[in-house]
Amino acid sequence: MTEAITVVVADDHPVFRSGLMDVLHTDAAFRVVGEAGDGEAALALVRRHRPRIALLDLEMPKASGLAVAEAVRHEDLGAEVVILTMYKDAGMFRRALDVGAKGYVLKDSAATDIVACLHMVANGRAYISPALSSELLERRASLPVAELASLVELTPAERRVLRLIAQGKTSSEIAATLAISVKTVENHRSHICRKLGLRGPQALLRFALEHKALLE
Amino acid sequence: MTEAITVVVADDHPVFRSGLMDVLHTDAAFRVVGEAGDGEAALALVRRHRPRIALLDLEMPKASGLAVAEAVRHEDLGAEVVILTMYKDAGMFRRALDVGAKGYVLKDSAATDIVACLHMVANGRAYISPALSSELLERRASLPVAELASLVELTPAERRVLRLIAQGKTSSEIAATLAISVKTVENHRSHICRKLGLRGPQALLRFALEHKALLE
DNA sequence: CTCTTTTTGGGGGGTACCCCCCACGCTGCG
DNA sequence: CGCAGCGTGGGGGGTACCCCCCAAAAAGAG
Repeated sequence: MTEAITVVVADDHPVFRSGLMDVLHTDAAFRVVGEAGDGEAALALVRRHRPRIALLDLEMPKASGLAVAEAVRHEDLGAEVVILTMYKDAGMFRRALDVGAKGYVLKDSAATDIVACLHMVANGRAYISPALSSELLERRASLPVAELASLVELTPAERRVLRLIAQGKTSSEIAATLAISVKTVENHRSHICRKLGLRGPQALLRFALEHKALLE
Repeated sequence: MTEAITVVVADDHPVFRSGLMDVLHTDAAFRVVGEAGDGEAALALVRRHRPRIALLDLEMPKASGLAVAEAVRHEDLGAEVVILTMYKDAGMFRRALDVGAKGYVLKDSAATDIVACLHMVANGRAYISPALSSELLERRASLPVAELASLVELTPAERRVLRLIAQGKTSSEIAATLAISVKTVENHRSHICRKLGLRGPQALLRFALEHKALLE
């Protein structure tokens, strides 16, 4: 073993916290350098001890795990954040990602999962409870139903053009690729904009890039 | 229980396959409607039985799990694909996502994990072995080191402008937001393009959208 | 205090995109 | 057959963006 992975643990439920400590003590790679029962105390411990990992309950008195995570990131404290929670709520999960959490583990996970998570995060990787992985997947391809409905209204030629737009091609490049006139391509663009309700410059390109995955 | 979740199982290793069958038989929700030892046989079974789920080994004779997944998708057979593999190879994983696999499970997962995966996929959600979740995360924020290096060379004002571009604002909107001249914004755009080595129309917008996550 | 970088502002030209109009040929449908 | 929808063309105008040039005030680095 090279060096102990220092951890600060924060959870407002003492029983759960001691269970967490037990789990961490079964693996000699970890060294718990601080224990807290609320968010503010947790942040103070991270500031003082600069651990490699902050293992934070999502719901805590005084400051939530997310708030602590945000402070850790903002103050550049160098700790990777792992959020521990009871809820597989998609919104919370997204917010955790947005504040830079590298791990998001459900409390009903097996002890070995938590250990695995901490090891992965310590190695600079991420770990997400699999129950939430579909959230991640949906980020890359989903779009509101309304938009999807209007997407199917596009004619084949229009969809062809849209796909090339998503590939970053200009109108003249598209014209060359499809062996048609630039003017025709521009007409298709206009029609697509109208059908999709897009207005303003670059709106089409933005739409195409955001929904690239749906255009095969 | 409403209705059995029909499954086709394919794995070229008979011992592993029978272990898989055992696992599925412990849960009454599943009904295995076909068993195959290679990719072509698996695809034939899917065509004939139209199962809810196709549980496919990644590496099989005649046709890989990915090839079968592609066919299932292309022929619109309606089955959700779960890929089973020994390797946590990032490239394979990405390709699995690209062909529309909804589950990607490591073979060393616990039996309960596999069952959980199938249940989630049957419910229209996705399930990814947590060891690979970091792959997903990195998709949304990572970028080549070269680009990251040049990103830090941007001045504060330039970064400010770039962030607003990523939000889809036009130059004049940015000018209004920052209370500066449109011409100044355009100058910043030019400088950003130069520093990032971007050429051609809309190149900046494309870059900004793709790396939105890095701009805070 | 110089010298550099940054930020601010502008001129002018070229291209691409958005938006409106129009037309012709083709296909399919009632 | 007429008529709608689609694909293909074009005209013209307005705006936005990209790219080159320049300049001056402000801020930092030496």
